[in-house]
Amino acid sequence: MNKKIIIRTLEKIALYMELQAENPFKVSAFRKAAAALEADERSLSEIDDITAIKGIGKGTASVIIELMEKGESSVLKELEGIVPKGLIPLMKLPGLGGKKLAKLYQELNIVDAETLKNACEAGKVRELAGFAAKTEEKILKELENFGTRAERLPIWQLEPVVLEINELLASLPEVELFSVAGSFRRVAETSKDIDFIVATKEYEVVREAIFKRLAILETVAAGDTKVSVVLDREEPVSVDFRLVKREEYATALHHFTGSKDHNVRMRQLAKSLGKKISEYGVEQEDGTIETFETEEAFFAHFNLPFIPPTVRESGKELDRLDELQDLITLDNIVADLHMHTTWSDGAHSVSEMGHALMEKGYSYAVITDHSQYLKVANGLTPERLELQKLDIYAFNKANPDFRLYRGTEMDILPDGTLDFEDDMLKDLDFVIASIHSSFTQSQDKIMARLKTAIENPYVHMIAHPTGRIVGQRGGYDPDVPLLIEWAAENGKILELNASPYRLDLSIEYLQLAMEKNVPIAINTDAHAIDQLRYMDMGVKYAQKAWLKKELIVNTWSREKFEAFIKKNKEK
DNA sequence: GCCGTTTTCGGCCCGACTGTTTTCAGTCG
Repeated sequence: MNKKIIIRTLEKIALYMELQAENPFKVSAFRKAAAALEADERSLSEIDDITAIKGIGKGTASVIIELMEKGESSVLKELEGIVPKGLIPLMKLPGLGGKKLAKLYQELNIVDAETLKNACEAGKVRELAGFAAKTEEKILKELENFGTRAERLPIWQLEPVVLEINELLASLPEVELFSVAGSFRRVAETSKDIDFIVATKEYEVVREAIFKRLAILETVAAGDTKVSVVLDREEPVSVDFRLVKREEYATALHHFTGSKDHNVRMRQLAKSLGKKISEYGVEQEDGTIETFETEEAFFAHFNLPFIPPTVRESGKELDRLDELQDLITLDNIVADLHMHTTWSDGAHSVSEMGHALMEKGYSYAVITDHSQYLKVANGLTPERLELQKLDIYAFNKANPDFRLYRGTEMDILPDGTLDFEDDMLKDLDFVIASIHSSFTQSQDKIMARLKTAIENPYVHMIAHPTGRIVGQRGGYDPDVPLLIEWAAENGKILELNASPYRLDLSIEYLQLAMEKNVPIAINTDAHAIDQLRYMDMGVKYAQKAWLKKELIVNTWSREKFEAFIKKNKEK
């Protein structure tokens, strides 16, 4: 029996119980048991006493044991017999939870979207206690685009929206402080909505500006302190604004950054000290509310170091405080090793990119335009790559305090060969190999291609190793653990591509790479100057994997980097 | 259903908003 199946079954039981209007604490006990099992790093066979895990007791353990022994759960089976399957997806309709659905089922025999729609249209729903005309209309409206609207949007779709709102809020003199919060601030790959915390004395003015200056599709809520809107974008984007007083800003930001589990853990800690955390501050034992200038001060109040938003996830981060100092931060980054210029499909010249990199405060970088195979990207022939040298040398001559290295992002061709001859590669400072074609090949073929690249003495790094696009495509499905083995054996770098489209390698593989001591380079893959900003996102994503800074190539000094790139050539 | 330096009962994170009510339940984050 697979651990994931057990976790899903426990969650399913909770969901079905919710639809039975079961005691909410009992429901959450099943969810907690599922979460506890997930958080435990051991495999099933390594766990002797399942009830020893905090959050798993007699009841949930018996479900788990039954699943392990018989492969099914009688508890779930019984629930499935009582609760109609069609009710489950209806839980996703805004405004409908377990209790309301249970009532709809019991009183009106509503079992799925179809019967719900009919009941609403017949005016039956408004007759129930606790429901009325408005609820009925709302349900009908929600049913219209039920299933068509994306539930969670990928980070690359949200990032431009966040930038736009940042600009709006920064332009308002009435706004004292503001920040994005929620899962976007934690750099989640996908988010349900975007949260903003805004400190202001002028609620009215800020609210007006939001309504006036953003393209709003729908206003979901417009209370005193909460404004909730859906923006008119290619995909509709939900945005919540929380308007708070300056003194509440730090605790509000913490509260709405989450995660939920992190907040629960923090509240438990507060409670054990006789205090109470809310978005308005920390209530002390004597009932007074203490507020904080910054999130740092808030954590310090509990004797904690600043915990970066990116690692505020399961709550377990509070057990790893001594590792926080090893986490990579943007300050540690001195280089960017993957970018494009007008020589291939980039928007800016070598010199323009170089100056932008210097402005970032970096000390070196590598220009890595595409190779000849990638015709759609105007990939460089050996001849053009030779010519590009002149641009790079000229830049280096003019800017002696900075160093641009000559590189390439060379394609690994569908037939498994490389796009440039070794003689060509030998002449370059830094060679990236990557796959941009024939994604549907068998895993064996893909791995054979990657093996050729990784065993080539002149290749330094494999870029975006899985080829995935966040929330859109899975990539070419390599055997990543094996690739990590090979990288370790051959002393090669694997990339964390920082573009929000990619974030590749993903967290679980980054952790695996770290265990094997494989160096990781966080690169923007910028095709224009403004995309150099992705470094911040890449660094934060690396934090989520708890990557240690020593392993990150672009924290290395120029000397250390040069020693690394020379090593391969001398083989 | 789970848990325990408030330890086998009684609480479980906390508060806003909406729509329903006429003081509150349900939902949501």
